[in-house]
Amino acid sequence: MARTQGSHSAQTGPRIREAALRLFAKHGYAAVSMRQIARDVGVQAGALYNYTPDKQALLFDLLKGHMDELLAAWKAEPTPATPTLRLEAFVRFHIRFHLARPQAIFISYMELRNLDPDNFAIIEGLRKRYESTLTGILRDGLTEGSFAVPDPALATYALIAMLTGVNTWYRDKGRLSVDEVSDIYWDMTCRMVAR
Amino acid sequence: MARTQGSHSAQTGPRIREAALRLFAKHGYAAVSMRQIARDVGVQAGALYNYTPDKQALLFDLLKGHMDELLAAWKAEPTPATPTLRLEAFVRFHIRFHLARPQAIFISYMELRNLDPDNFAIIEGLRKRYESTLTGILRDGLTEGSFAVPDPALATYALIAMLTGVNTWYRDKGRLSVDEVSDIYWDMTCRMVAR
DNA sequence: ACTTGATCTGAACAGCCGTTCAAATCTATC
DNA sequence: GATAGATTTGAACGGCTGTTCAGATCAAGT
Repeated sequence: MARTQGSHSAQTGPRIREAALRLFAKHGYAAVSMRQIARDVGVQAGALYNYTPDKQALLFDLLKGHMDELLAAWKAEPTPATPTLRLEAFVRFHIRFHLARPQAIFISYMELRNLDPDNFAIIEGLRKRYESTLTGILRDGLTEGSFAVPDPALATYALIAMLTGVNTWYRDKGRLSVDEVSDIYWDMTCRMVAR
Repeated sequence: MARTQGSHSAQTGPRIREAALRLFAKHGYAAVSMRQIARDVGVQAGALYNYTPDKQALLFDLLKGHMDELLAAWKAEPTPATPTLRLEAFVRFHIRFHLARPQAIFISYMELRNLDPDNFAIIEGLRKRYESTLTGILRDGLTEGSFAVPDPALATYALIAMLTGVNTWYRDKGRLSVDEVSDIYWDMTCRMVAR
């Protein structure tokens, strides 16, 4: 037996990434075997190596792709005129973007330690880049006089943790919609940083 | 060869738990083998089974022990008179307790999915019990008129995530002491919930 | 000094791990 | 219809996995 009917790299490649994302998110990188991923795709384990040099690259590509998408999506957002409006845009964007990709976010936070040092440094750099945009907004509002946070760096950590935390409890069929959650979190954010 | 000189269960038992805690925190439950833990303790893998029925129980005991300790420590704290003072006590307690046990906290958040369903339910119940004490404080302050949170349940999630997030960036030799961090986080908390 | 029970070793078990590769079979092009 | 290149299989590699257990050696009680 060998090449199978209807086999195309344009189909198998994405399906492998989807299966890896789903399985890594559910069981964790270390707990998932290449054979499990292959079984999920409906292929033998050896076939995976036409699409990734090794398991590590599979994880890295998922995380790198997610971070690139995050930064690009934020860059594509309009930039409101005032720091307060920019902060509101960030809060709503962060919640919306993260709730739309629960698996990728889960992996991005849980599997960092399974990255090789070089790969870790790259992902960490991208994350810092994203977080620094929030710090910039806070600093702008501080110098402009509309915010009164005691420490912009810590406020960044606090806000990112608070906003990302939504992913741990939000359920699609819950009592609140994404917009309602965003309203409440923007309210809390506003009170936290406002003068 | 067999029993070794100076071998005592009162020593080996704790050393196994310490090694497991350290290694699970560093590499993840699934990525750590029983032989690695044994090597760290200076013993053969078979000896571990005098102290734990299996690897799963080792993880569960660490998480269960941690949650018991957390709940007991909070119970031992004095209960101030007003909701505002109780909230301040909670914020400072949470940061202090968590920063003192980074590895246990790390495991408690990262390895939940590696628990058997039964074990998961137990840990999850204890966590809910802890979080509900915060919700209670928020509700008290709400009915008493000193707080003005839009939603106590969401405020609980937001605050817990924000406070626990300190563990991801805090470094012992950093620019801020635990008390200084607590001051700033209490300030942000206060502004977030105050009327 | 002798016995009893606690403690550990070292080997073994069956099974899974990531990865490689020649051979087989497909699709696409001419 | 022949040919070339893309794609997958299936077997194999050495090594690691959690767990069990008989036998060896220790510490402690008498």
